[in-house]
Amino acid sequence: MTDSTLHGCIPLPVSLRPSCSSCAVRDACLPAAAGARERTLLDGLIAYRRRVAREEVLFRQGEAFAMIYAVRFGHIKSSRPDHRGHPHVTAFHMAGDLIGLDAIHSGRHACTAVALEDSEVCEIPYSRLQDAMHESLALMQRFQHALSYEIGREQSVLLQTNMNGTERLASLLLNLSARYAELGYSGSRFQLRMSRADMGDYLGLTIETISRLLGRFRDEGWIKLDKRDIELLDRGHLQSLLASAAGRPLVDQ
Amino acid sequence: MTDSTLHGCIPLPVSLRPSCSSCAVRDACLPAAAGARERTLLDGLIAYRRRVAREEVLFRQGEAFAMIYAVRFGHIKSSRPDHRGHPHVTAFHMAGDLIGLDAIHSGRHACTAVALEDSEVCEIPYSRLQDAMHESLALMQRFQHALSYEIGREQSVLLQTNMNGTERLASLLLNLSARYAELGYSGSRFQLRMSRADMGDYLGLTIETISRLLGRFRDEGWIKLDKRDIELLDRGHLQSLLASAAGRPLVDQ
DNA sequence: CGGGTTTTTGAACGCACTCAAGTGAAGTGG
DNA sequence: CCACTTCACTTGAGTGCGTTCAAAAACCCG
Repeated sequence: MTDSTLHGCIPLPVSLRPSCSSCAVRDACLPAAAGARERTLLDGLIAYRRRVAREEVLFRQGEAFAMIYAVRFGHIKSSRPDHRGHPHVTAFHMAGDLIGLDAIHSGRHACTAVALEDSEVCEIPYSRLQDAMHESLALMQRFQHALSYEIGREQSVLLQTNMNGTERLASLLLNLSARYAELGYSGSRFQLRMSRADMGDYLGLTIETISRLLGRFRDEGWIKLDKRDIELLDRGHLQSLLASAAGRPLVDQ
Repeated sequence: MTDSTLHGCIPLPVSLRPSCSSCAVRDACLPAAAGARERTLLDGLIAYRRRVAREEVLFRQGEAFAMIYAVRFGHIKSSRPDHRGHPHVTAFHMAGDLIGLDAIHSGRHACTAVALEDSEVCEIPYSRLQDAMHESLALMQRFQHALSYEIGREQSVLLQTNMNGTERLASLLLNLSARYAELGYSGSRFQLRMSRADMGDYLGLTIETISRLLGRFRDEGWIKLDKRDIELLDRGHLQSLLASAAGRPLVDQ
């Protein structure tokens, strides 16, 4: 290992610098729907990609914020301790996801980000991103959309407060499924990259409950399960667990 | 009532147009810490203030997004239906708060906003705000901070997933208290502007549980309670309900 | 293999829910 | 002014889901 990769950073000669334009996940990432000008601006921003080994910490809660990270491949979880010091997983990130948006406000990371498997992220210096957004209104819009999207995503997660365990787990599985499908992978067969404990810390359930629920889902024939390999056999039924009365307009709220 | 106020909008002659510079809550709102130039930009943005009567809908889920709203006075709740069609309150907004940030991404409101009491908001046209942010890097930063802050706020609410009812209620009371204090009001004596049902829909508890918990808080001497008037008698104890092990660094997460 | 971790399974408990009834204050109409 | 309605809240009793505590099983990696 050379000095330059000591911290997982991969500096490259200019000709080989990371390029959004040629990135495999560009359509699911910040450059999505961007014009040529915005691509060029972004290409100029990203000097480094960083490898994060399984279990390795990308950044820690409380550290100074300087970079937005964009996942190139792999999976990363964000978590922050709850009132008892027990970790609460706030998100599972995959290819194209932006990490660190919650840190802009305070200048310090509110979460700790850990790789669930060997992964790679792009480092986007926020100060330089700001300059680029000042140049390009379109890029500013794109980024603010991403921020707003994250607000909406967390609101959806908040809705789980009123769900029971069965519904929460179905919600997680369908969410993962939809995101894999969007990335072009199979939405019906995939690997759970996180442990049962991580799922529990995300859903607000204990590891035992997760295990029991997965077992029940298997027994009922809704999923096929082999360790962390999962296949959604009856997506319709999983959706019906969540669908009850949602979607139809409310008389009052 | 004239035509121009039919929908609660108050158009004003230019000389009397709403002005952030002279607004009572400017330091808790978008113009906070802004320079003279940003104030001027903002002043040019806001053409209307809007009165929202108690129970009146400011905007409804699904409606096209055009405005960010800033609360001038009063209280507004945001809610969206959960998977069973039951409303889930995502936020209680008060003076200085920005409403509608979750709608930027999709161009449609994800929540329905209803006034809890007679209130007034500023209408900030998002398209014109974008122009202004293009002009002023400082304003762009300020707005993105607000977006990021909202992400962080929702993450904190997410932590309630692991709390029991007692802790959730203590958390809400202390949160309201802190926000009132920040606005210069009393943090120890205030009115609950929302019904028990709203509190329950926010905390993910039933109305009966809220009632029982408030009763217990009163019996234990932690609060004084008379209908919706509340006084925090033992803030220390309320905080200790949440403090258990939080704050100290984690060995692992 | 062997040691540690992750996952599964079992049994009993407790918190918040549901269902049900009752209280109290505010508003309405004769 | 008082009977009546309505709405918000309170209180009580019983139930169920997810928890805790405990232990076994399966898996992983040296």
